Amino acid sequence: MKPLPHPPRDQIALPAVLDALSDETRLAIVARLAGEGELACGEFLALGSKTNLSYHMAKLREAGVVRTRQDGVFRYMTLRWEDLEARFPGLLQSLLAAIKRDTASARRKTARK
Amino acid sequence: MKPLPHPPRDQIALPAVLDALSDETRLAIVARLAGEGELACGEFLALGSKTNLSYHMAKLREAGVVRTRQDGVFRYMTLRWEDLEARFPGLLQSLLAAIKRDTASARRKTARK
DNA sequence: TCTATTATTCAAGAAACGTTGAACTATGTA
DNA sequence: TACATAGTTCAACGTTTCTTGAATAATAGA
Repeated sequence: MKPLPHPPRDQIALPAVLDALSDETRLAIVARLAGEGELACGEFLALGSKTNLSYHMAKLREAGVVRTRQDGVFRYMTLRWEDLEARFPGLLQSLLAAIKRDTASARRKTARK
Repeated sequence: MKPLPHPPRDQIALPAVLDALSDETRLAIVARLAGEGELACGEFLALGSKTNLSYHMAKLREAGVVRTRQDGVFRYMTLRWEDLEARFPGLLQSLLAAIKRDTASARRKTARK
């Protein structure tokens, strides 16, 4: 397929990263990637349609949050841990901790209903 | 003037906070508040028109990033450090460090031109 | 009361965002 | 070749965001 542009490490911009992460769907994607490592787009179909996921993946990729690797028909996504850590030390870790807390408390709320 | 609603600590949501911080203007406001403490809206006129700042301040306030206190004709903004720290430990600190780095490297670039 | 200052609200427009279905590309397999 | 699979691209749509100027509110001081 096509090249799939990724920004180099030094061009990863904070507002773009925060914008990419200011969406529930994309936060969920990032959380799963953090927990399970490399995953193909198809693994996320519970979060939206194929088309819609493609859109969100592109946002994450263009912001520099995620790297896409092609293998046959599949496209595997990984978190750009080292690049993000080099650029914004500690940020990803506190973000992931916050996501876990938030989704955990969200689960408690829905369970109570 | 009017009440100026602030979300209580436990209703500060991560996506809303990240969305509030995904804008250059608002990042600049937060960075100055972190460095200088309490500031009135008028202190930020270099970042935009009065009307426009009012909009950005409302975004920050409604996301729970900032608290507004009225004193006479002025409205003083402060970062909600403790609330944000309680909700998302470490997040604000790494964000502020990232902002400083980014604006510093941006200054180096513009200086070089 | 009149006036200046500080900031918000409102209406309007341009731009960006998120979602969709149809069409398309690229790969693997029979 | 032909077919199935995994994702992307495109055009369209409705919604939201950002920005602006005019009008408004609230406070302070003469």
